[in-house]
Amino acid sequence: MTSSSTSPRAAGGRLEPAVRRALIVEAARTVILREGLGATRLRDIATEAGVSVGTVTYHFTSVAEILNEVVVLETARFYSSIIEAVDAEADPVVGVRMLVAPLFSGTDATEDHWRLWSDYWTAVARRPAVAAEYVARIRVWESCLTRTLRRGAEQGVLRVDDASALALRLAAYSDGLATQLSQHAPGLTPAIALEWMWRFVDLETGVRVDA
Amino acid sequence: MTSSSTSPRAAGGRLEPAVRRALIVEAARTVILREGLGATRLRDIATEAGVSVGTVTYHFTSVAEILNEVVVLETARFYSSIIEAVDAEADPVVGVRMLVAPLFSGTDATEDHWRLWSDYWTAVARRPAVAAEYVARIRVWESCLTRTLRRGAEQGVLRVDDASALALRLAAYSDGLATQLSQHAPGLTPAIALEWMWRFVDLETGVRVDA
Amino acid sequence: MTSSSTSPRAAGGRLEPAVRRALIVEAARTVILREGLGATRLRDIATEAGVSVGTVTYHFTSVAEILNEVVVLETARFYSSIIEAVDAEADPVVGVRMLVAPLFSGTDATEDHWRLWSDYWTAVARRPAVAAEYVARIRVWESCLTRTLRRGAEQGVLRVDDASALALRLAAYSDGLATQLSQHAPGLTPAIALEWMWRFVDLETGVRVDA
Amino acid sequence: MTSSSTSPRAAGGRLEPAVRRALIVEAARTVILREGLGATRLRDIATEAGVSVGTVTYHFTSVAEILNEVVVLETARFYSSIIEAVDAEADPVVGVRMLVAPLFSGTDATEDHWRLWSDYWTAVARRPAVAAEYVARIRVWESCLTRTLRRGAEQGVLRVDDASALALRLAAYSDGLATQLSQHAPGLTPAIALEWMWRFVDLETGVRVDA
DNA sequence: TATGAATGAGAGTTCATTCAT
DNA sequence: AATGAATGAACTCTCATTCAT
Repeated sequence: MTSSSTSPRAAGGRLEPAVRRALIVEAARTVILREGLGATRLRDIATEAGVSVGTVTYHFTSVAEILNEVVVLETARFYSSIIEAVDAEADPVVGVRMLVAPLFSGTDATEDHWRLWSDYWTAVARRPAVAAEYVARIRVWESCLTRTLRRGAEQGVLRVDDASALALRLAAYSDGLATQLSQHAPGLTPAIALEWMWRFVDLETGVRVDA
Repeated sequence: MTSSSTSPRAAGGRLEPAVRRALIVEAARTVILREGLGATRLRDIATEAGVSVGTVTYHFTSVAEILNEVVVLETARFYSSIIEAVDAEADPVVGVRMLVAPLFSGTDATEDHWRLWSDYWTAVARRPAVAAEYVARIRVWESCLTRTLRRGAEQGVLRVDDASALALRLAAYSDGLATQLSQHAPGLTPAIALEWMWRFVDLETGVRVDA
Repeated sequence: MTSSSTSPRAAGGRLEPAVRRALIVEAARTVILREGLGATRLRDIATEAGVSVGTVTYHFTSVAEILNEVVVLETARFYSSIIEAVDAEADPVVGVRMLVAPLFSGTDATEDHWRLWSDYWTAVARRPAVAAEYVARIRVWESCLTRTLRRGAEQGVLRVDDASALALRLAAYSDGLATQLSQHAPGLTPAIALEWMWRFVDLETGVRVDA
Repeated sequence: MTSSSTSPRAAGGRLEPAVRRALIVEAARTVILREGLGATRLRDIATEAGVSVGTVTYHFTSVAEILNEVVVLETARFYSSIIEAVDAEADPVVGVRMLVAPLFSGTDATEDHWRLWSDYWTAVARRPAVAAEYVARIRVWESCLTRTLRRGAEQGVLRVDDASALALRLAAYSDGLATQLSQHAPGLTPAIALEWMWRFVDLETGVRVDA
């Protein structure tokens, strides 16, 4: 189901803290995807990382710290290269296409991403203070979309009234479609979801983006 | 809604099982809204219901059973009267309006509803088997919307190609907007979310529904 | 060495909370005497009480709560009857004798008492706030001695300038002697310690109390 | 006393074992005074000493060994110069004065000393074997007092029946007063405690020592 | 039908100690 | 001599579940 390894790696040796931390965060990601964020145990993370419980607590203050790192890493990994490329892209229409397409690629990586996202948001919904810290980092996709839409409006290639509002609508719609996908809504596939996204953009901006 | 007490009630006496179950489910709902589904403890439910822990486990096999009942009840209560009214409504356009408007009424009841929904779906996302049992009951809103859209298409008042697909899109969009609302996305209010829903329906069906 | 039982008691049945709490506190006292207050573990208390760990935590919020109860109980048990009798005693000289004599009776019960006392004070020395709560209950012996000395001064049978200061000096001296006893200072026995106490009282008040 | 740093020092280099051990013991003393003996962690000692955990365990077999060294050092430092001076003092009355006065000087150094002493004795009270090893070194004050009292008796300037017994009584009394001081007994200050010590010596020996 | 004392597995966290570098 | 990553046993506390009353 997931692209990540599901068996513990033997990692007995002594490593640089930064390296060990990264391995543990990676292991935690695997466990979260397998068990869910709420059912992710310190001991499972340690086993998955191929180290002892003590090693995990040696490198991290608490389990919560690990989980947060997972989400931050996930966000960076999933969006960073996309956003960089989009900001370097001259054509705003192509930029929108580059931002939306990866959300419903149908790959395991995409599915994993949405599952993590969903878990995390529900978890932090109860703790607004914690959430605030990460919203900024996580809203990067939306911000980039806003910039791109605004450029499209300036260049006259996209019919956009309020770029940030439209970006928010698109974020909401993609969130909702991803949720329905994770629920295996009848008749819905990633390809269809993506098609619907294009249709939404089309109706809103008057431009067929997926062409 | 006013029947839902938010303080523990003294309910010492001997009651009909059905009545006692209902009281416990009601108490559980209150606790879930206060603590979150993941932090809802059996003991808290018992205290909230004004009964002993033993009484709760006497009437329910497990905590999971109670939580499921809460969602089923929630769905029934939130949608039943609406759906009944919509199915009795001659005008499909009015029907659509009646279905969509309550989702973003801005009342506490609506907020509570979305919170429960959000919590629940994330929880069951890991247990497709459990989810399946309840999807049917929970998809009632979407089913009613499908019926209404189909009637609208038949009567020629709504431009609808695939009613169930459109209903699913609307469900996804409303889900996504509700999620953004719960995250306090900047610039988003229930009123704006509702306006965006109308815009979506308008763009999709060619009919201004909120007029 | 100690008068208390050193083997766990089988106490499987269901008991009134008050009774169970008392049994657990009693068990905790035994463990403290055996292991020391700083080395008293929840599991040891449970084992000693013949119940499960869960039963202990069901009846007590924390281990600290149990330890505090032990000291409060100890103080009450050790001093209550003495103090009651002293306050009812007409002759202040006899009263002083009744207060001092039990401190160095040489019995296991006395030895246990001083060991608990010593452990507890060192433990709370780091937490003045916690200590304050119990000082009042623990100063009962000193208060009674102050009253008795004052009566002796009023009746002209004891030469006492400042009753509370003298009571404090006697408390300090008895504390110090008890500490030396617990350290098995060479040439010191409970009988000698008691004799020295009488000598101290004699020198301070001009009255031979032990006659 | 000013040589005792209270902040961690950077001591990265390679040192003679004896020097490094001394630095670590010094650091441990600081931690014990700050946290209490029962809450003194190896890691804190290492941090305070400005070295790694491994360095501490390289130089010491166990944490217990460090703690013992702290007490031995403390005793030596606190009493050595005093005892040397007293043994060189011709007048036994002055000698007694020199021995007793520093116990209740009211300085931080004195307070620290009593705190360490109190912590340590409670800790070793459970391990008579461990205690025995150190009793000899720690009884140095008492031994010196015994010698001095005996000299006083021989010279006819002090009325002393059994010098070692009186020394023990004075040790006990000073212990008890120090304990009461650490408990902030109402109406007790170092000055008053010292006055009471003089009074005790006066009553026992018939000589006003503090004049 | 209702109770609540009792249970014990399992959670996160602490920490002295080990040992390869 | 010095390091510090790694260890794992042991700690307290949580909590759904059981069952005699």
